[in-house]
Amino acid sequence: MATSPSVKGINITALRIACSACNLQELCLPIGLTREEVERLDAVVYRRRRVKRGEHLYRAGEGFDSLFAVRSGFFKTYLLSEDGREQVTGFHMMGEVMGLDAISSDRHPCSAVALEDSETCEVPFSELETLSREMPSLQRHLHKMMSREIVRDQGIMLLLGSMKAEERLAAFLVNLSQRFQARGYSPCAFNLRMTREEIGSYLGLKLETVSRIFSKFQEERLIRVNNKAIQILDPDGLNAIIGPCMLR
Amino acid sequence: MATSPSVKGINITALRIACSACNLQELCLPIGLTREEVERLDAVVYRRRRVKRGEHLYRAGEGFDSLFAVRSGFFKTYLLSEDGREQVTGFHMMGEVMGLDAISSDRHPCSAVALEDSETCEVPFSELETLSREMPSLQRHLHKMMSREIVRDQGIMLLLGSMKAEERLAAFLVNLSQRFQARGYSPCAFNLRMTREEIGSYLGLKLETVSRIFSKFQEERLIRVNNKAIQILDPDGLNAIIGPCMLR
DNA sequence: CGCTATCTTGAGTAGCGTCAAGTCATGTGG
DNA sequence: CCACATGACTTGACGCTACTCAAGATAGCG
Repeated sequence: MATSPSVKGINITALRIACSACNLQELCLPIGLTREEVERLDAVVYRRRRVKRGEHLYRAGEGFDSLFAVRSGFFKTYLLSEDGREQVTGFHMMGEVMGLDAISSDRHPCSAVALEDSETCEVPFSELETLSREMPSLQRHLHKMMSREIVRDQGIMLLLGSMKAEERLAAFLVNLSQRFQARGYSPCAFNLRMTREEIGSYLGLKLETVSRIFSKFQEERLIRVNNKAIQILDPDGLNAIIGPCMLR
Repeated sequence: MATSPSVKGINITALRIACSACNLQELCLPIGLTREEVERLDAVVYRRRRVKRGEHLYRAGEGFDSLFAVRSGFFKTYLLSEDGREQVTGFHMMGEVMGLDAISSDRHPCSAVALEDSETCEVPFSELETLSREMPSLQRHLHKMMSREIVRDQGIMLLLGSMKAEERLAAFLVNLSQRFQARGYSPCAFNLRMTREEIGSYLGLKLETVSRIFSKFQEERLIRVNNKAIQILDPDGLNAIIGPCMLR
């Protein structure tokens, strides 16, 4: 394995997607690195991994070696309780990094499953740590990524702990909209990759409640819903709903 | 300031509590470091800061320079929304580190206030980063701390998103009990430092609900409640309540 | 084309929130 | 040291939001 450039006849080098050639540079690990630094990062980004819709990238309990950056596609991460309750802890799109929660115990506490055919870059964590010792800008960026994850989770605590169902769903739609926009897609027309049940799990609601509120938002001309296709008709209206619960 | 060893006649060196002499070594930053490494860490731990009950350690929006380790006392961190809703994001006791969420934006997203007279160690973050570049074990420990914070927050997402009021409160009591035990205190008799309202905010409940469930637990002989004094009479009973919602 | 998963909508309900009244602890100033 | 003010807590009655259960519609997939 160490010396072979190919596995099962596939050229590993070709499967590697160089960070320096990747169109996610502004979103993913290389943010803020010089060109030379990105090239050094290239050397540790392990390989591309394809994950088909419905397949797991990793499962809760498995050992942790690598972070995964989403190159394309869409993932959810979730926790499973003893009695089968599922709590979706996040939806992850291209440029976002998964697996930071596994560092603390060297095991994945949650499972990650692809909601559509997806590709990831595997980043062996110990090599990332080694590299970040030599590259302060990479070290800084890694710390910011982890901290941003903490902030994101605290935002969801705020949402789950103190917002009403309609506020939660409006916040969810606005967040998705912003993330699509940041990736060059339309902020006001997109397809949901997750089911109503998965949205509900993420937001602490039942799927029927999600469905009802989508219908209500549609009646109020805030959005148009057609199954998974969402159009945001009145962004200001949605923002007005979440206005009071925004952070000061 | 740079050269003076004293401020207002107080010897700064004396105010510094050496990590190497601190009785929190097993809980705080120095976990897993060699003796020599702990001594190097000593050199960056800035100074002790006393925070009286009700005083803020930092406020949301303030610039971020340092992490704070709780040496003694008890803190809560909280977010404030536009319309004044408060979401408590955590309770922090000795040995725990606060401020990791501020790294991402160089500002504190939440406020931290002492719930009793407390002391902290201030750790300038940029110096910690520098040191962790030279000490892989410190680097690793910092990463684990941040990751543990992510896991903790995800656990609260599970609690807020999929647990009933009684399960939440049982989980809260068991968690507190374990943390007191880990610090050498009795796991089955302790004083709450926070109000019912703060507990409610943390758990996504109203203070009346918290009060009612405390009373119900008392009727069921699971606990004894006397204002802030809590006795856990039946730990197994409490664990049975949260059993179904534990992670697999 | 039919099967299955997903979604929508309705009716009834339970759990938790709201409002209100009263008790109890804490601390402050006379 | 006591009187009083204030904040914290408890408990009850009632209401509303979101959950449960159920039936039917629709879409996606083999």
